[in-house]
Formats: sequence, C-alpha cells, structure tokens
Amino acid sequence: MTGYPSPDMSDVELVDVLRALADPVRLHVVRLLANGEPRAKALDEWGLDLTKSTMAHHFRILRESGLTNTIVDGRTHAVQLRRAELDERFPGLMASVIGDGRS
Amino acid sequence: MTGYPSPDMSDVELVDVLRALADPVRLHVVRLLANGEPRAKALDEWGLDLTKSTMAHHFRILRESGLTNTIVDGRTHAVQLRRAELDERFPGLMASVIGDGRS
DNA sequence: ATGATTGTTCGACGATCGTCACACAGTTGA
DNA sequence: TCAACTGTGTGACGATCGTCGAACAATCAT
Repeated sequence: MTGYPSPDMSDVELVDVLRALADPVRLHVVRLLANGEPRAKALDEWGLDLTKSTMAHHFRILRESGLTNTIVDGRTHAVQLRRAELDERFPGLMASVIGDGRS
Repeated sequence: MTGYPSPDMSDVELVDVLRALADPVRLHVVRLLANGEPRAKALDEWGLDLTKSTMAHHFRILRESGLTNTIVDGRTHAVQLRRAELDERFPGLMASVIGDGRS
C-alpha cells in the first residue's frame, strides 16, 4: 500500500530539505500538499506544463529529501507531505514555507 | 558606510531565499549571523577552509538573495543578517532555519 | 610614493541540475 | 492473453553551481 522508501526523519538534514524546496516546481508542489492530504501524481493535478519524467524526477527528490511519502495503490501513486514528522524535526519550517499569499 | 546594493525586501522571492540557504557554506554563515550582529568578512571569522574568491561568491549570493547587508568601513567589510525585515516578510523562516542544535 | 592589506571580479574547470524523449515494468480491464 | 494506462528509470542535452587562481581596485601605514 505505501511504497518507495523515504528516509528516517532523524536522518534528514536541513540543508537537503532546503535544497529540495529551492526550486519553483517543487515549492509549488509542496504548497499544494500543505493540508497534509495525499494527492495523485497524475500530471493534471499540479497545473504544471511538464513531462511525466520531469515530474517523476521532482517527486523523487521530494521523497528522498524526506519531505514526502509515496503511497502506491494499484497503478496510481499519490504523494503526501510528512507534515507531523517535519514539524517535529524542523519546527516552524513548513508553516513559514507554505506561508500565505506572498509570492 | 553601508555599501553594495541589497534588493528591497518587497522584491525578495521565497524561492530565491531558499536557494541561497540550500548550500552548506551559506547555511553555516547565516547561522553565525543569527544574532543579528555584523561580522567581518575576514576568512578566519567563519571556520571554513575556502579561498577569498569563493567566500566573496557566497557573500554575494547571500546579499543578492536579500538575506544580508554589506557594511563597508574603510577596507574591511562586514555582513549582517537582515533579520527584522526577513521576519516581517517570511515569518518564522529564519527562526526555523537557524534553529537549535540539530545538525 | 610605495608596499601591504582587504576584498571583488574574471575566466576556467568539473560537478550537479532541470528538462526531455524513449524504453521499461507493473496493474487493470476486456 | 493482450492492449491500455500509470508511473519509473536511463541517457542525453544545455544551464547553472561551487571552487579556484590570478588580476584588479581601494584603503591604510610608512
């Protein structure tokens, strides 16, 4: 049901999380995941004009950095922000990054 | 007295700040600046084994991203974190990035 | 003036990054 | 069984990044 390995949060380094967030596409994705709900990886879920392989690349970086989990169900995959764990490891970071309307 | 142009904080984009922070050297520098006090650019102030030109490169990125100011005094320069402005623009971000002891 | 000091800028280099097309693997449904 | 579908992996490409040495500019002390 839940597939693909994500690192233990205790092994996650802040600088790697920041590197994962330091890209417009991935920051956008993380913001759409702010509410903690899983979201399908399907291209039309993200409002981005990128190819499958490019999105797969970004999803991989998000997962390997510790930001997300991948949930596999049949042939569809979903991504979920590891909000609670991230809040414990890096208090305030997600809140400030997800932030409000300021670009 | 205060030299080299820093961007208006209202023009600073979060993704650019994150990109500036997403490097071990610059994250280290920002943490040493956490208290808001200026710090000389002199190499021995940072405990890093890098050349002058490399440090100048990192200081430039920090300044252009909006994270720091440069204070010129004679032939010595100092860097200062724009803490108050950053806190207003991105509440909680600096606090979470500067954080505590977790690597 | 002259030489030492502090820091920037330039050009180069290898490494990493973001993107794509293509081939591949697993799941679903007819 | 077989075709369609969803997503991953590979290899390539240009662009950006981090680093360095060397040249330069500005300031200070003598």
